[in-house]
This record gives sequence, C-alpha cells and structure tokens, in this order.
Amino acid sequence: MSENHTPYKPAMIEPKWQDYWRVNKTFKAIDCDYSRPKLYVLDMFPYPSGDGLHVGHPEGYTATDIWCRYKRMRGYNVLHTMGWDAFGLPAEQYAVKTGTHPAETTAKNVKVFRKQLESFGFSYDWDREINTTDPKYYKWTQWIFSKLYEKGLAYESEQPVNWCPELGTVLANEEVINGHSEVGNYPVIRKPMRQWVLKITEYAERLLAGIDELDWPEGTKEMQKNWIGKSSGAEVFFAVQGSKERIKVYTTRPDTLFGATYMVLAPEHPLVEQLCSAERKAAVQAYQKAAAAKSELDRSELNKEKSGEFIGAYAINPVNEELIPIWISDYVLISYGSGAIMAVPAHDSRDFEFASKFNLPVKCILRPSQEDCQAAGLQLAEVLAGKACWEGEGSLFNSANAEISINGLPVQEGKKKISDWLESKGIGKASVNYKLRDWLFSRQRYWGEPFPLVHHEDGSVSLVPEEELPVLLPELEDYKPTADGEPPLARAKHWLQYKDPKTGRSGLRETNTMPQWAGSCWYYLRYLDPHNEEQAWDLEKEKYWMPVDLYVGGSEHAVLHLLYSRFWHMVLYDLGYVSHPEPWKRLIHQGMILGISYKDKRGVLVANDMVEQREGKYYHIESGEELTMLPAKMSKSLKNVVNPDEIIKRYGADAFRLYEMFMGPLTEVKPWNTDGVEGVYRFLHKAWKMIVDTQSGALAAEISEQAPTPEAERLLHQTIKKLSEDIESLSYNTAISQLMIYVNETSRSAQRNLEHMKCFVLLLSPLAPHMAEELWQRLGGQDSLAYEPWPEYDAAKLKVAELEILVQINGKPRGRIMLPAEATRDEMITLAQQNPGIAELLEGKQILKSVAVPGRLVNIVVK
RNA sequence: GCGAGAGUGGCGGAAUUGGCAGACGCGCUGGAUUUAGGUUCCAGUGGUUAACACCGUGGGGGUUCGAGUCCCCCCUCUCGUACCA
Repeated sequence: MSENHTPYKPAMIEPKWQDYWRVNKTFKAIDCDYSRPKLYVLDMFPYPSGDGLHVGHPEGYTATDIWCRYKRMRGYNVLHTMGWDAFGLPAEQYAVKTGTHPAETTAKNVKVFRKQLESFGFSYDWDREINTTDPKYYKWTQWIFSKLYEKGLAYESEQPVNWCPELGTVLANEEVINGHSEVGNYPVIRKPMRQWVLKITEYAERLLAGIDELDWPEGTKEMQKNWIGKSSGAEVFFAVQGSKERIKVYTTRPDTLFGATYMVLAPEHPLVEQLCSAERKAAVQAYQKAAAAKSELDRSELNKEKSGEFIGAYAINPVNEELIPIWISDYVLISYGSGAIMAVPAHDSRDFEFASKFNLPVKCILRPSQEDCQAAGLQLAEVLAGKACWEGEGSLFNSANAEISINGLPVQEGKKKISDWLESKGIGKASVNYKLRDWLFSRQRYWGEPFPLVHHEDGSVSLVPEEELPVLLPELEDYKPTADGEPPLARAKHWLQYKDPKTGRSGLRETNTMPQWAGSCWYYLRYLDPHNEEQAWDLEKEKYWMPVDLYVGGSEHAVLHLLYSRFWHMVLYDLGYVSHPEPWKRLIHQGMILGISYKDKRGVLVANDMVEQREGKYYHIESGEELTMLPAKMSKSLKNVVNPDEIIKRYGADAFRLYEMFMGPLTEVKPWNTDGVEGVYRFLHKAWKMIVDTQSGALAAEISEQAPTPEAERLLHQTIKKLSEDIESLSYNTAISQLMIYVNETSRSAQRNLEHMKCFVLLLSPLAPHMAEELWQRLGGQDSLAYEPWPEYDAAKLKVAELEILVQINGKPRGRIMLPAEATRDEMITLAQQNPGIAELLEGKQILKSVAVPGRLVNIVVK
C-alpha cells in the first residue's frame, strides 16, 4: 500500500489504524493502576443475531467510544469492553429447524459481529471479550445461582405460568405482551407447572429505596418504581358465615370498610371449593375452568365486560356484622395481595362496574365536596345515592359502630384510625404490598445455562458441588421441547444420571435451563477479570473498577435486565463479593434510529421497494397513489433497514460515526437519512484538505509556524472550550457543528499555524479517530494520539476588545453598535443613547427606563 | 385510564437557561469551473411585501423592559403500563 493516497480515502486509512490499535493493544485497560483515576464505561452487550449489526447498535457504542477516547486524553484509566449475550431463542430455533448446533451458529455470528464492531474503530480492550455461552463464563453464572440457592432465594413452585405452546416454553410476565410472546408474537396460555423461582420480592423494598440514589433517566426510575409497585393499606380478616375459615383481604382503602357490600375471590383462590354451596358448585366450577383456560389475551379482552359467579356463601363485615355475598371473578388476581378483595362499589370504579352488572348494592359512605364533584362532572346527589362512583377525597359518614367512629374524617385520617382499631381487635392491620412478583427463573429450553442442581429419589434437591462446575450442556440430537413441556435436556439420558462422588447418592439433574437474563445479570463483573479460573472475579479488581461510571443502552431494558441485575448485585453485596450495593451509577438510553418509510392516504405503511419517486413526490409503484414520507421503525418487512457495512464501504467509519452523532441528541429518536452522511463526509474532506496538500500529499502550503492572528487564536480556543464542554456532556451534535465552523473558517484563511492544526486534530480524534491518527502522523506525531493530553483553552484568548451590541427600543431591534467589551452597564446605556442612529430614533421620546446586559444588548424603553 | 417525555423553516436540529430565534448540516435556487453528469467553489434560502415594515417557536391567556425558555388552561404526538384492590 502506498502512502501517497493524497485525497481523503477512508478505505486506506481506517484498516491501517485499526490494525495499529490491535497490534499495539492501544486500549488495554490496566487493573488497579492507582496512579490514575479509573473510569468504567459500559455498553449493553448485544445478542449476536444472524442478521448482523443494524444502525441502532453503533449509536450507543459510538457515544461511549467518543467519551472513552476523550477521557483517556484527560488522563483516565478507562475500562471499555465488549462481549456477547449469546444464549437465547433464535439460535435454538435455528437448531430445531436445521439441526445445526447453537454453539456453531453462535460462533459464526460472533465472528461477524466482532468484525463489524472492529470496522467502526471502537476502542475496546478486546482481551476482555466475554461470551455468556462459554462454559468458562457460565460456570460462574451457575456459581452465582448456587449462592442465591444457599441464601434461600431460589425455590421450586408449582404455579400457573405463561406457557407458550409455539415456543414450547414458559415465559416470565415481562416477556408476555398483550397475551403474546415478546419473541415471535405467539399466543400464551396459563398452565400450572413446576418451576424455579427467585425471591426477588425479598429485595423489593431495597430495590425501591435504591432507585432514588441513581443518576438515571427519570422515566426509567419511574418505570422501575411502578414495576415494584409499592402500595400501603391494610389487611382485614372477614369471618365466613357458617364456617371456621377467615378470608384475608388486602385493601388500600380501609377507610371505606363500612361501604363494603360484597366480596370477590380470585377464581384460583384456595377457599373457593370449600366455601362454595352445593347448588352453586356447577356454575362456579365452570367459571373456574373457563378462567383457567383463558389466555392472558382473552383476559385483557374481557377487560371491558366484567364476569363472575356467586359462590353461595356470605362473609361477615367485621365493622358492622353485615352479611355480604362472596363472588369469584377474574378481575381479582390470585397473585396479588391475598387474592381476595372487599368490594366497595361506591368508591372503586371496578367494583362499581361489577356491582352494576350483577345488581349488587352500592353504599356510599364518603361525601365529596360540591366543588370536587362538579370538577369531576358528577352530581353530588347521584354519588350519595350510589348511582355514581366516587374515588376521590371527601368526608366519611355512616361509618361507625358501638366501638369506633370515623364519621367526619377525611380519607387519610380514616385509614389510620380504622387500621389501628382493626389491629387492636386482632382482625387486621396496616400492611404494605408490592406488585413485583418473584422471578420465574426456569425455561424449558436447550440453549441456556443448566442449573447446578440434582433431584434425589427422596424428593430432596441439592446443589452440585462447586468443584464440579460448570455443569456442561449435554450434546443432543434433537433440541425440540416436548409437547407437554418436558425440557429437551430430559432427552440426555446419560447426562441426566448423577451420582454424588462422596455419598454415592444418586439422582437426576435438573432439566430446566436458566433464562437469557441470567448471563447478562453479572457480565459487567466478569469484564473486570475475564480469565480468572479460580474465582468469578478478583475482589481487589472489583473494588478498583466498580461501580460502572456510565452505562449506555436501550430503554427497552428499563425494567427487566436493569432490575434483575440490580437484584443479583445487591445479593452479591450482601455476601461481600462486591463493594457497592448498586452496579451502575449513571445510565443513559440512546434514542431509537428510525428508517424512512411511506404511507398511503389510509395511513397504511408501504414497503420501500413499492415506492417510486417522481419530481420530489412519492408514488405507489402499482396503484400510482401518492404517498407521504415519514419515519418508521426499521423492519425487514418495510425494507427500510440501513446496513452499516454499506455505509462504511461508501463513506468510511469516521463519516458513519460522525453522522450518527450529528443527527441529533443522543437520547432522542431520530430518523436516518443517508443524504445526511454526505454532509459529514464533505466535512471530513474539507478537514483533510485544510491540512494535507491533495496534490503532493505533503502538508498544505498554508501551514507554517508563523504566529497565528488573534482571530485564529480566538476561534481555536472557542473550539477547544466548546468541544470540551460538549463531549463532557455527550452533546456530540453541537461539538461536531463547532468543528465544522472551525474548518469552514480556517480553510478560508491563507495562514494556518502548525500547532493549531495539531490541536484541531486532537479535538477531532475522539469523534473521527482514524482520520485524526492519520493526520497526527502526517503532522509529525510519533505514536498514536490516543493518550495525548486533551487541549486546554485559555480564557484570555477568548476575549475581544470590542463587541457588537444590539440596541433595542421597546424590545425591538433598532441598531447594532460596537462597544468596548468591558464597558459597564451605565457606559453601555450612555454610549447607546449617544449613538447617532439611535439618538435620532429617540428624538422627542421620553426615556422611561434603560436595561443593559453586558456583552449582549441595550434595551431602551420609551414613551 | 394512569405514568413519563416531546411539539421550533421543506427536513434533522441549534439557542450560553429570560437577552439578536433558526447555529451546523441536508435539501432547494442562482452563478463559476466542466464537452456533459458528478465533484468542487461562491452567493442566497422562515413567512407576507415591490419596498418600508410587519408576522413568526402547537393554540389561548399571564408575568417581564424583554419569553422558544417562567406560570395557568387547552390541543396533538411518541414511549411505557394496564382490572395490582
């Protein structure tokens, strides 16, 4: 390869520097280097799919890469890593279809991904690359599970789960969207099965409390809080007429206890069978059966119409001894609270709806104010008559018995008083509940981590001893789950048999595997010490690098991955394996990059290959209908997916990086427009030409060591200041804009100072590292510029003697005058009023007031 | 329904946090170079107007010498969530 490629040719420059960085291990992170401040910058690692990278992946990766490169120049010891979240369904489904072992598919895809990521010039320490499917990695995933198990945080449970017949597996609640699987969009039904479950609920309060300390997007914090869903209220015991059983209900409105007119149990409630009267048995059982068979989708479709059955039994309201009928309905969920509610139709809209449908009594015991009522568009009389539901504030009435009265109290005080009374009587107490459920942690799949567990003949379960880890995945011929939900590992007859080497006790291995979240729950810890065969990570290294200073990834993981990981981390903290309770100090979500798409008049999206452009307008290729352009999520079906490889081939990685960052703020959704790449590509050409003589390949003739003009100095120092501030705050779009201004201005100038050019190259280097390295070398740099000190700006050089100041009269721009930069407010006003043009406009007017803002404007208020 | 975020030229987006709205880029218009296309370079580009000028940051009020920015009401869009008692 010749060195005389004088015009800017990214295809020549970029591989050269990528090789240089790899060979010289330029971005190796040094463990426990206490001479420098550490910085751990983490990207959410990808699932290596067969489709390769799309333009969304490199968005976050470029953002962190720029930050890392900048911080290295600022003297930080930066840990920046990449790996593969490679267990998961697509490889397994491919295996089912073709018989190719998922490990083979995974290895192939990882190779493609890695090659693609390298082509962007990301400054990862590739020696720390990890892969969750590597036995050397999942050995430690199993080890962490063992710790959870030992701590009593893992248990088996027979419970209705989300069973997806199409995928042949159970899914977590979080993986089910509108009754369909998140992966593949197949219907999901409820089915009781034996499952491993992790007791994340034990950590609910701490997971909730920890959120406030985090420097995360408010929306994400809010979502986690909602997911945990803490509520406080009271649990109340209701006796049952003619039975010894008591039914526990949970309510957030104990103040409305006197308004309870019936009770509802979840169809799965264990007392239903026992309490149900003989004559209601048939109807009740039919309803239970129907509810159980309903998929999540059916249940949500039934949202509009309440359903239920009376079970022929009555509960006794403990505050007034009234008999209230007991119903079952699927609007009460077995998995929340106690699976039973007291229904107060007058003050709960769901109960009101149910009561209306089944003609149950509505008893109002809370009087809203006239104004509140009007604001809500209701008639007070209707509320009081039980013809309308009131859920807001008000004053309690009809709420007293011989021992207690909460009449006249507002809601909050009523709650407190009645809860205390219930507790004193031993029939209830104030109580807290969480929406968060325990985490369903097993899957009936092949391509996941095996559990380090053995089931013995006596029904007991034990951990596989640590020295036997990892429990390797067995080789199989057939990766398909069986129709009844038996996991594929059950087919590995030989593997299945386990004999304890010490006790000689035999048993069968657990055949479920862990969900994909397992590997990603702790990967950031393995990067700290990826080759350690003795421990998951070294404690000193953990203490040095953790916590992660900046974590960047998609908001789709706002609750799942980010909550599960926090849970594991907190457990590891309790066990003394990590030094901080929270893994990620600061979190940022990159916005989604949308593709260009088209819609017809009905709003239906049309695939891009069905669109033709004529005279700046768009038409359907077949119908001829005119279409409008709009941004839409990239998808194969719309044929609007942009392949980064093609962009890099045409414009180079530097232009690609620059464009993605120039599009707009990192966190916003942005539409991709390939024309826009031209703009940054032109900028790179201009920058190249500013420094290199494209005829000879030598430095541009305008470059010399001659002293720069004050204007050139000012522009440079402005640029340094802007770049420093903008990169620090990840505002790369405005940083790039400033570099463009610098190049546009300087290219016009016949004199360019050599040191200025070097400085410019350093400023450019985090954003467009390949070109910067090449120019640095041509400007006389010996090694990589990756660790050159970041330029500092000189505030004195930003100053000017005279400034153009706007003069306004009554807030309207009326003139511009030159004033000394350090003029005081009074001087500014005087000089402005004396200015001939302004004085003319002020003639005959009375000056009421003058305002001066140094460096900006003078506003004269006249009458 | 609830929660969060956002509405600025033809388009992506700037605006030192109350101080010249539209930086920078795309696109478009005109010109130069070129046999031509492309590239490159120069000039222009929010709207109305011949011009002076006026109007302009989703809509309506308000605070202020001054509002894209602050306050109140309304509208629209995006994302998340959904019978959690």
